[in-house]
Amino acid sequence: MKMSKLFVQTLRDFPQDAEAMSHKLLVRAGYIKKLANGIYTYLPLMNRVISKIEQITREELNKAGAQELSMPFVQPAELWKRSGRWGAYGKELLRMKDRHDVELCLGPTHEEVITSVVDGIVTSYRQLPLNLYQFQLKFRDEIRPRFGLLRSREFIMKDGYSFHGSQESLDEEYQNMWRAYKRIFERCGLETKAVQSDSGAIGGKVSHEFMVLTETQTGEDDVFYCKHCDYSANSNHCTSILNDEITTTRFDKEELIDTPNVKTIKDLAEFLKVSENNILKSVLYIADSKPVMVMIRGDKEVEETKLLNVLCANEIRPATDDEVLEYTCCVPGFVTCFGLENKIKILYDKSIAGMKNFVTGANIKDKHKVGVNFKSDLNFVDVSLSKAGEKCPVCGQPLFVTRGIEVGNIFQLGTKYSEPMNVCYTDEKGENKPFIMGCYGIGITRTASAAIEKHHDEYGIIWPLAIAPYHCVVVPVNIQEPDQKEAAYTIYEKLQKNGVEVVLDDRDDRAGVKFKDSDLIGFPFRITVGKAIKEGKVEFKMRSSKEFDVITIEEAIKRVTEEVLKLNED
RNA sequence: CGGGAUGUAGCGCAGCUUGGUAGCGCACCUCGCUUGGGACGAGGGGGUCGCAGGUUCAAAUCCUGUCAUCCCGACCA
Repeated sequence: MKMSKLFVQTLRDFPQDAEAMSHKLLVRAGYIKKLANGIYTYLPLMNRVISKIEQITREELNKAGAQELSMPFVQPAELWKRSGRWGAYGKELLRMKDRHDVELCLGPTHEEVITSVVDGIVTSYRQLPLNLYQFQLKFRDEIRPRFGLLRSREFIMKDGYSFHGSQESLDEEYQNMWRAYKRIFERCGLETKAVQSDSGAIGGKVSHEFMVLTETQTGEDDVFYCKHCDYSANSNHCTSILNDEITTTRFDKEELIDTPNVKTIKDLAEFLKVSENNILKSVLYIADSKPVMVMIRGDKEVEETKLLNVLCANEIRPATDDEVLEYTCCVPGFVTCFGLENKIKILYDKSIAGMKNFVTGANIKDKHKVGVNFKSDLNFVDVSLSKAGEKCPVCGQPLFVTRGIEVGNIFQLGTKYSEPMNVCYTDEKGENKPFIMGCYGIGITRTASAAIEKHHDEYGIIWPLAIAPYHCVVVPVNIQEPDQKEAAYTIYEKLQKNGVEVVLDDRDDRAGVKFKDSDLIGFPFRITVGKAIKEGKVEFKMRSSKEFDVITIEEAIKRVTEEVLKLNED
């Protein structure tokens, strides 16, 4: 490809409305162009990156025994009604009607479709296990798309689904996919950590997310991990053990005391000279229109995904001040569970276990109780957000926290779809059984973004060779110089013959322009043809390094070709 | 959905307070000059000022509505 013909426009400045570095660079280097909020055109450079990531994914999945197919993007509502998700999925599902008033939606995921595809084709246990996957556009009407391709509404995903006749078979395939995922991301130049996670709207019990750890704000999830063992988990799934802290106070008798206008935990702790973990906090939620009070230690926060799961609710939200008054007959800030046991549902978070002589509300305005103890044994649940420094549930060592970008996930779905949709096979005994299913996703466009988040510098993108849009750029410093021009063309053609994906920067521009562009776009290798061509020498430079070597044309071609050939050995 | 902000040329912005011929930088076209890290000079093309109403002799500017976008929060495989 000649640079003069390449459909790309680099910008001198970073776009003003971009926050994440990958977003800024993708726009500035001419990879994407926004059409609408969260909807982007993938320009030729981006398209090539996407193809590379898809191809690596395809190779590894095929090697792992999966088969590629392609399912429709537009899906009928009827399918979603059969699985029960038409009502449950929420507003991320973009719904519409066709000219006959038939309800349709844009596919945010394909569990329903794949289940109906398999229906009638796979009828016997002899056909199992089976693993099918596709690369497909997804549309999720996100509340707030942001960070460019890291959270867009329209995106490309590899989604795969497996079908089994036993849990053992699913376990095996789950491990198989786990290994394939590790290889895929490794080949894409990304180190990932598989963390336990909540399975959310997809459903199922066991699930892991493959996270690229970032430590910048661009990662959207908090990941807890242990340095001493393998444990790691998303914040919505982390079950840390609390440290042994002071759990009692100097108040050894239960007493009602005046606390005028002391509403927050922080103020209360200061007012009474106790620590926040001596206070029993009451938080009122509305779960599917019903009130639920969560009792939790004062220094802890409620993890709403955990709460949602414990309640088996579809939707939860914190109660408004008016609702607190309605259900507890007390203004927020002075509420407690005592006396409300028979009125509303109360959950006791495990963080309050062992609290003695604690402080809590009195259900009376401007009053709290001190020296309180629970009279009977409680059933504890885990609905609190973990904190860095709390103990690993596996080995007891302190946990650390970092930010992460979720680039892939694997779920054990079980019969969540096959059962309600009544899609079955016949087993060895001639009985009809719903399929046991697994589901495996990789965000292709998000993976590209994550790669940029991890691999860039102040000048631009530094693509891992395997997913770069082109391997190499050849830059004649001055295309007007016949020697340079001729040599550049020769190198360009030889590299092409060797199977190297190469761009010749044949533009009649100053060298600075070409260097800036090649750094910005991120070609892994650059061969510069300058004055040294009179001695038959060129410069060989890697994007990832500041240094360059002055070597012969032949040597430069050899180095690039060898590196590219190494890729194919993977 | 709540809070904040912004819509003026492909991109980045000024002009709006105090209404009176729509501007600047980059990009683009022509010519010259230049060619090792985003040169320079001269000339040129391109804008329903987000959209719709209203006030006014006159609206990018004032008023009302509306749409879109961005940031924070809530929320989210």
